[in-house]
Amino acid sequence: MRNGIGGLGRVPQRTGRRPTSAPGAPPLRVDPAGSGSAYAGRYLLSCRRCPPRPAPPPVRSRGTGRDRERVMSETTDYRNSVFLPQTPFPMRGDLPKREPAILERWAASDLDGALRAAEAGRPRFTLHDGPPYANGHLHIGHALNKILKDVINRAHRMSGFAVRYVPGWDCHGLPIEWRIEEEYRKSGRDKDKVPVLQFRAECRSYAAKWLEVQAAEFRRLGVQGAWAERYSTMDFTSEAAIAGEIGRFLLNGALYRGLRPVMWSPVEKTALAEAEIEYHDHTSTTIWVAFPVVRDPTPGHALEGASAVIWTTTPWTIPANRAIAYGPGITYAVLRVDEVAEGSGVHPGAKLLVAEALIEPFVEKAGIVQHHVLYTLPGEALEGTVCAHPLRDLAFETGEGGYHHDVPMLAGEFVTTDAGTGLVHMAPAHGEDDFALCVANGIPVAEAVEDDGRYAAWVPGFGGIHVFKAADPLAEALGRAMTASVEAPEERAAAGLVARGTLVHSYPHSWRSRAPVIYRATPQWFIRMDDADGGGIRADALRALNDVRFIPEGARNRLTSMVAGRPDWCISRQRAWGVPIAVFVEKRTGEVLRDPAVMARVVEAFRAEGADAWYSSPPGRFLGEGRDPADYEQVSDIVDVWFESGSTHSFVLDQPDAPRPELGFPADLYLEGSDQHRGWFQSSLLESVGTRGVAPFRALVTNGFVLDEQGRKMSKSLGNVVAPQDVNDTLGADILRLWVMNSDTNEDLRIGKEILKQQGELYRRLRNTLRWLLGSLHGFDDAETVAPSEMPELERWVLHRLAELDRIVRRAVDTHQWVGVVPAIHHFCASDLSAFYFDVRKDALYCDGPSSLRRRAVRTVLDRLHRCLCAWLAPVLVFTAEEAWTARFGDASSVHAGSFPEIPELWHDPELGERWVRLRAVRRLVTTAIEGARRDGLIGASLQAAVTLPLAAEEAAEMGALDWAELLIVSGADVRVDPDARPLFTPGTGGGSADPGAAFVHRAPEVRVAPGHKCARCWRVLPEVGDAPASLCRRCEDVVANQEAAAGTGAGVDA
RNA sequence: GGGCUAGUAGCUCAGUUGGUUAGAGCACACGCUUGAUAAGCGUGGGGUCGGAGGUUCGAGUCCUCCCUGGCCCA
Repeated sequence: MRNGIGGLGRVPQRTGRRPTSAPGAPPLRVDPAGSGSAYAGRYLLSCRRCPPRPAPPPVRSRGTGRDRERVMSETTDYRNSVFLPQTPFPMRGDLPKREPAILERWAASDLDGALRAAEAGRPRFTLHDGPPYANGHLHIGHALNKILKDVINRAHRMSGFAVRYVPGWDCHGLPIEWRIEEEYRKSGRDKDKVPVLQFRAECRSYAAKWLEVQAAEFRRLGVQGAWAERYSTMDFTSEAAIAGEIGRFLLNGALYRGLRPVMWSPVEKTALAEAEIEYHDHTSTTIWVAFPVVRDPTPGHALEGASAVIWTTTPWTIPANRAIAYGPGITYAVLRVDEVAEGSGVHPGAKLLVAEALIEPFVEKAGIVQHHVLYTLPGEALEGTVCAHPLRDLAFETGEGGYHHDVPMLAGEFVTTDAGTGLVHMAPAHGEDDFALCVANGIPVAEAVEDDGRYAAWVPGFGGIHVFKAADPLAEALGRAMTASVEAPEERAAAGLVARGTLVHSYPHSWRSRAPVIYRATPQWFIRMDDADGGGIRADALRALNDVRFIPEGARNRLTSMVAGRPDWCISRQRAWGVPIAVFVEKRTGEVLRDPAVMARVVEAFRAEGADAWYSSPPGRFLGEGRDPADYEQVSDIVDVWFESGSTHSFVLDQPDAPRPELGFPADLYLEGSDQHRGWFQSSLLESVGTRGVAPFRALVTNGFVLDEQGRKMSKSLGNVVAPQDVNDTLGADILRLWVMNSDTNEDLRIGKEILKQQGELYRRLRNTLRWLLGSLHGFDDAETVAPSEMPELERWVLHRLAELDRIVRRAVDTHQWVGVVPAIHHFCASDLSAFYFDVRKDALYCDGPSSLRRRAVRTVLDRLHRCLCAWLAPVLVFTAEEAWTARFGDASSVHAGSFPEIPELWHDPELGERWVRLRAVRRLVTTAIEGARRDGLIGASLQAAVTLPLAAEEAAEMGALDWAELLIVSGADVRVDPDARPLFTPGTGGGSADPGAAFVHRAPEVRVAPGHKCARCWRVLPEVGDAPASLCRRCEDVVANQEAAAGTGAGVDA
């Protein structure tokens, strides 16, 4: 700062000392002459301390020149008589450093223990944690999910509930097994030679490692929970409970073993659940194959010498073909080939049966240039037709022939004319429709493919060949068959390969190996969805869902339709790392042993030793006395991990077998990503309904998926992955938490650099609001408090806004619907407080005397604001809210140990709220006018202005009596009532069409330079201020005089 | 290919039962302030409401079709 004409003797004081007059100087005093209005300008104010000086020239320029600097240097003497904000709460969060320190403090003070102790006797709220998979670092989706859970948990605790959140992990399963096997491959070990118990032990320690890593990462995010009591599916007690749950299904009859086609991964050599499948584009060889008709039931012999043509994208299923399906409602045609293009697989004269609607695309693919239709016939007419397998009696190099079985044509409702030929080849071992149709018609299911994806040795011509490498040999064989049939047309109609192509289509792959999977019929364990009498798990589950709350409600339809349409639950896996399906099958009868005593022994052993006991103990230990282990097959399959996680309620929540009174069953809430409709939501529902008849949750919250800033999926190859750890280390966990709560978590949400930067800006506003509150509350004492009835209307409006926000927060707690809550709080801070209330009240707060009723009312409101904002933000900004709380109440306190404030009903005043909406709209007119004056160079700071505010009569009646100078932060304001003027708002019309157009032309406010001189302390320009430099207004005169007096008596007022 | 769901300013989100000129915050531009100062205040620009039809006096809102994401299913 330049040392202007004020001279060396007037160096601004920056030491924090109060300015005091020279010893012996008389105190400032207001000349008591005159009476009446303080603003009548009739007071003569004099500052005896300051020698008279020429008045500074009126401020008329844009105000950036030396004049102002000189004025400043002359007036800063009063800076320390002003009550400026004072706080150690820093402007910048420095969160990456500060957050870990706060976590340490919470740990050191055992905050969690204190919270638990305080919850005795409260109603409990149970959010049951869906277990993430203990494999790898957390990704952003985990962070989103856990943060949302944490906010909901903390908000319930602060609403008076006892909240015990027990986090859990999913530890068994293929992905971990896969990682261990990968390590084996790297080190050249043969997995099959490693004893199963050793393998399981390695999986266990791998899962344990990642469980710890993830737990630490969750804690870093500020997620509060009973971490020491976390559950995992591989705990011995969990393994025992899971085996016990299987036992319940065994004993209640829903568990059965059956042969069915299931998704099978030849790479992992296991069946896969739907949830373990993902779809990728895959190029398949497609073939059109002619099956010669050997029995023609049609009265007109329409099919004599004809061949049914099928189309398939899985040529490898041809050896397993046992039937052909037709659509009974589809019209078919027998066409005769007259001319073919070069290279076509068919020959002139061939008679081919295809759906009429598909003739055109078919002849094009088959290279048929000329043809004519001999017959058309409805699908029903095909009933009873029998074909031969196209490879019948074909000689193979290996010598054997085969395929003598008949291939009947069967009616199938699933057949369409979308693609292909309208005839579908049926391999009952390799498709669900195929299986169902063939079994219904008494056709046996042959298992032609081994677990590694190769044909069984008995398959003629193809034994040992991998199905994904079978297209060429098959096409070759079918081509030879076609040639043979052409050469001997009297023996057989066209048989074999008609055409070949490729197709890129979406195809199921294993989610782990990313390798394509196949349908394969193997013996598997299932949980029956429907009883013969129409009841069963499905019906019970659908009924149970009626009583579940869905947030968002749209998820109800999704889960319901999935449950309604799903097949029986295949729970068996041919793997090692999991809980065994610990049952026995009697060899003699093939019947599964249903004996509660055996089950109890299994559960007991697992509880003590873990599920390893199944592998390490002789079967006699479980079978008990009186049974010969040689009579029983001990099942070696393990259970699907979805069954395990679906059982978590049985060993985590309060159950008769394992009472946990702190946690409720059913849980109040399950909260997971939208993919869990087919995963955990569903498996938990079916498991619980199947064993207990009720849903394990009262409400379901779903969150969307996290996409990048362009709305694309995150993937390493795109390089658009945002890791929560990076956000923690660069911006802070509170920023990530703020991102979650500023997003619409019901839908998919986006994250990226720019979005996080924006969250940083939003955070800064919240933080600075708290900082200013803290600074302005410096030295606040409860004795200052003013009752709302004593407060100015502006303060009562703020209290009303608090009451409104309180309702928003409480509704969110009740409904679990948090979208929009934090934006509302932010808007309150930015718009209502910072841009309006704080700005208006700086004058009273900084310049009024400590005993001023107005200033006390302001500070009372600031106190409420601080308490409310800290509490409401605490579930979200767990670190920052704590920092803003302890900055005022000390490190021994914690905002998290408190509750949401009780807002008196009296604060809520909707009428007042609406009135201030109108009032602020009028205020906006004035700020716009002031901005015009500023651009014209008339004024700089708004305090240099005085305004005249023209109001319509009804406006004047409503708001004319307010202190507009104060609200507008100008030095003078008078209201002029224009009887004919239009108001800004037409009350009652609510923006309707009653008064279009002209209603919005409101007379403009007038802005002029405020008359008078600038008060050296509060900077208002008032006629009452003397023209001497550093003159004060009457209010400031008083305040400074009181300060002087207090200083004189030793009871100084600390600014 | 089927089902569900979404698309409003550069970004995050509001937009009642269809109803005057579609809003807010952030970002951006310009200005003010220098007593919230790596802060605060004001003003402003920016939208064919994914596209095309239709119903209606009137459509971001209702209907049909299409496009693009996402999830689920095949």
